[in-house]
Amino acid sequence: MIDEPAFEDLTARARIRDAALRLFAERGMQAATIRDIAARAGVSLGLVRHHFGSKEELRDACDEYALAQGMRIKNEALSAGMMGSGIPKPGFLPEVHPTLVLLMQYFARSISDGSAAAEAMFEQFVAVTEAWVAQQFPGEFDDPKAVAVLITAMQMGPMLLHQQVSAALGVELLSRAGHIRSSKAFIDIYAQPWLSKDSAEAAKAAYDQLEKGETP
Amino acid sequence: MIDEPAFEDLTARARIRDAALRLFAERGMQAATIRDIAARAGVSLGLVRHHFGSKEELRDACDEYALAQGMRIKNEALSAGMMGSGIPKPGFLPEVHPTLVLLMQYFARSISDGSAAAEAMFEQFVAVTEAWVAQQFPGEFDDPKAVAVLITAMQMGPMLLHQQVSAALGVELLSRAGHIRSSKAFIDIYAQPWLSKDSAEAAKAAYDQLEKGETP
DNA sequence: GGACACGCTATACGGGTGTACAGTCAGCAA
DNA sequence: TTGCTGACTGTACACCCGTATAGCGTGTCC
Repeated sequence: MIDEPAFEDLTARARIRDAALRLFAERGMQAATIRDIAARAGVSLGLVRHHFGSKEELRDACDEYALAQGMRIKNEALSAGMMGSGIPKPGFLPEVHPTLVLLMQYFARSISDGSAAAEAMFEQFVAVTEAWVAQQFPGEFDDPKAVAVLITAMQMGPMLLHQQVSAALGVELLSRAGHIRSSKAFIDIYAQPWLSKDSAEAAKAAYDQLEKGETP
Repeated sequence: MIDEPAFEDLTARARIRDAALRLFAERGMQAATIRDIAARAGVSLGLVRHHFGSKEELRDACDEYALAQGMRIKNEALSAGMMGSGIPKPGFLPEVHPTLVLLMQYFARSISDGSAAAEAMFEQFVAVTEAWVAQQFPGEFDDPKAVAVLITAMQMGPMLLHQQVSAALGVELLSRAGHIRSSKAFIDIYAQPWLSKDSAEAAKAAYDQLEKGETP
């Protein structure tokens, strides 16, 4: 986890990287200045350059670290059975809370900037979902790739909108209370078929016709 | 729509506002400079300040305009029956495509910056979804507010991840082909109950127990 | 003990940014 | 004509940013 060992115990290089990750996530790649990063890390301006060369290289280091941390948490979640039934295992999320919030904020920034790291992270998440869909619902869908991509994007929605969702619910989404409340709602959402088989067939037929025809 | 009437026919003030909206969406609030905005609008640097006072006030004007445009499109979608059955009406999205992509990019930027406009837009979307849930599934959920908030966030996921989704699918999401392909997948997703009633009951019971007990 | 490597600091420089302001020009009322 | 208003321009300024570089202190190897 990022915030252990204690901040003061980290090497200066690690402190700079962590401070950069936090400031990039909070303010964006452009607005976060090297001077602020150095100040938060408790080092001089020159040391940042000494260790990372340039702001761009510092950003690359943060990307790499965030990607590795994200994949580590995802794997822990998988081995903890978090996604076995399609819903989080009770109690898992609150444990990783601080790191996860930070990574999601950083990830949301990267998405706005269209970084390669964001795209790589998304594609790896899609691969996991695709394998899960193929195993859980084999032969069920005409276009399993598109289903996996869209499910992944939909699952990320509440995370990316973490701030707005928390405000609308009146409770911090990744706190214990928020986690329980949202998980219960997720169960209801996942258990509910939102479209009847008849409606689905009719809608699909309409799109088939649209696909053959001209631009409306 | 933003790109009609023709760009050249707009007043200088409107041209500046449109150019700012585009550059803010493309590069972010910080990276987009007043000089670039003035250049794209075809006016001098001073005129931007003359009309809007400061960069912050220009940003506020863009927020207000984007919010109004987003609500206008949403209302058109509603009146066009786009959300009547929970799925987009064939042919609607491609029509509003250019404006919608622009607004979504701008909105994604605003979300990263945690602007008041982004929060307002999200809350208004939640209100619409909440009314729809109450009408379509009355008394179905224990926590309809949370269900509405999370559904709204999930529906926004693919839009916010528009760039990554398009890359993963190999087709521009809001093009005609991408719209048809994703809509078909959405139909499958919405028609599929992802959790059996039994599993849902078991999971809910687990969370109820977690709620009563101590921190795990 | 001398030389070297490395972590680290302090200071300076060029460039780009938001802001401020004086001034030009067209349209219009008296 | 005269005077005034408002859209619009060009330039100057103070500031902050990323980058560059010279130098300091400390441990370590031969």
